[in-house]
Amino acid sequence: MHQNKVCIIIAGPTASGKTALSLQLAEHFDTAIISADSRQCYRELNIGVAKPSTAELNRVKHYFINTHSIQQEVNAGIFEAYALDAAEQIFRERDIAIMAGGTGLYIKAFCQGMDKMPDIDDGIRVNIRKQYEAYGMDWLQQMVQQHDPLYYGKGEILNPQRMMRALEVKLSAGKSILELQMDTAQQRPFRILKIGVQPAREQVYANINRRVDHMMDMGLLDEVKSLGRYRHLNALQTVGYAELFACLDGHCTLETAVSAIKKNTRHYAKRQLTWFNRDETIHWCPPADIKGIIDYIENNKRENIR
RNA sequence: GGUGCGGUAGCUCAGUCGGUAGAGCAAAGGACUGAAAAUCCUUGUGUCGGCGGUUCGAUCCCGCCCCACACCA
Repeated sequence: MHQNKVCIIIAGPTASGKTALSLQLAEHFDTAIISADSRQCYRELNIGVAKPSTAELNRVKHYFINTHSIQQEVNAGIFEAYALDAAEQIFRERDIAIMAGGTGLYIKAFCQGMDKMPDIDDGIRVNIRKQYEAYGMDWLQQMVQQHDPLYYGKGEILNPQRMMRALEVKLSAGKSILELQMDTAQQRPFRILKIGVQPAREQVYANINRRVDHMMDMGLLDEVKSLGRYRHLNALQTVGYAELFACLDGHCTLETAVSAIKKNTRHYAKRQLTWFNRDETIHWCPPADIKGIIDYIENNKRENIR
C-alpha cells in the first residue's frame, strides 16, 4: 500500500532524552510526531508528566498530546486506532512519521495491533470492581476459578487487575480472554523502524532526580491540589500525583513524598527497560548522536523491521 | 565522670533459653493484549561493634575497650 512510507519509533525509559531527540528528527525530516505516552495525552496533566513545552509543541505538530481529558477513557486499543489514523494523516503528505514515547504497550499496539475484544458492559465492570473492593482477592480468585478455569490455570491469579479483566471478558463474551488473545502481528501499510535510546542507568537516575526537583519548583504541588476531586480516575494513578495526594492527606511529609516520586520514577524506568530490552527489533543508539541516528534511518528506512 | 539502653543485610529492626541468623523497606532481575507512569512475580552471607575469656562450639554468657542515644552530676 504505502511501502515507501516509514514510521520511525523512538522508544526508551523516562528521562532519557526522547523528547529532544524526536523534535530534532521531526525538524530534520520536516514531519510530525505521534506521542506514545499514556499520560501526556491528558490536557489536565502538565508539570507531573513532563510534557513538551508549549514552545516545543509549536515547533512540531504533535498527535496524542493534550488531546484527551482525564475524564475520558483512554487505553491501548483506543491509542491504536488514534495513532493509526494520525499516521495515515501524516503519510498523506510525508514519507516519514515519527512516534516517540515510553509506553511500551501502546507502541506494540500501534505496530502489531490488539486482538478484537468484546465490548464490556459498564455494569459488569463496575460490579466486578465494587465486589473486589468489598470482598478482596479470595472472592476474585473464586470467581475466576468458577467462571474461567482456563485463566485460573494459566493466568496471573495473584494480579487483581488482570483477573478483573479476565472476568469481565469472560462474563461479556462467554470466552476466556486467553482464547481471544491470538498474539498475531497485523500487517501495517507502512514500514516501521524502531530506535531505542538508553543512557547509562546512573545517568537516567540522575536525570530523574533533577527533573522531579524541577517539577516541584514549577508548582507540581498546586497542580495536584487542583486535581483533588479527580484523584480516583485512572489517569491520576500516576507517579508524581499519587504520592502528593498521600502527602496532602497527611500521610507523609512533603520531603518523603518527593523522595517517593523519585524512587517510583526509577522503578517505572526499570519496568520500561525490561519491556524494551525484550524487543529485539529495537536498534539502540546513544541519545545525543543525532547524526548517527539520521544515518541509520537513511540506511534502513527501506527495511521493514517490526 | 556515673547510671541506663543500644551497636545484627544499604536503612529500620526482629531473633537465636549457646549449634555461624531473618522480616519490612531500599536495591537488582523478570512478566505484561483495552488502568500499562498501572498491576503482578522472583532474589537476603551479613568480620551479628572490637579484643580477650568460659565452652566441643559464642552473634547469644562473662570481662575490658570503642561508638551512639538518654538521664544524672
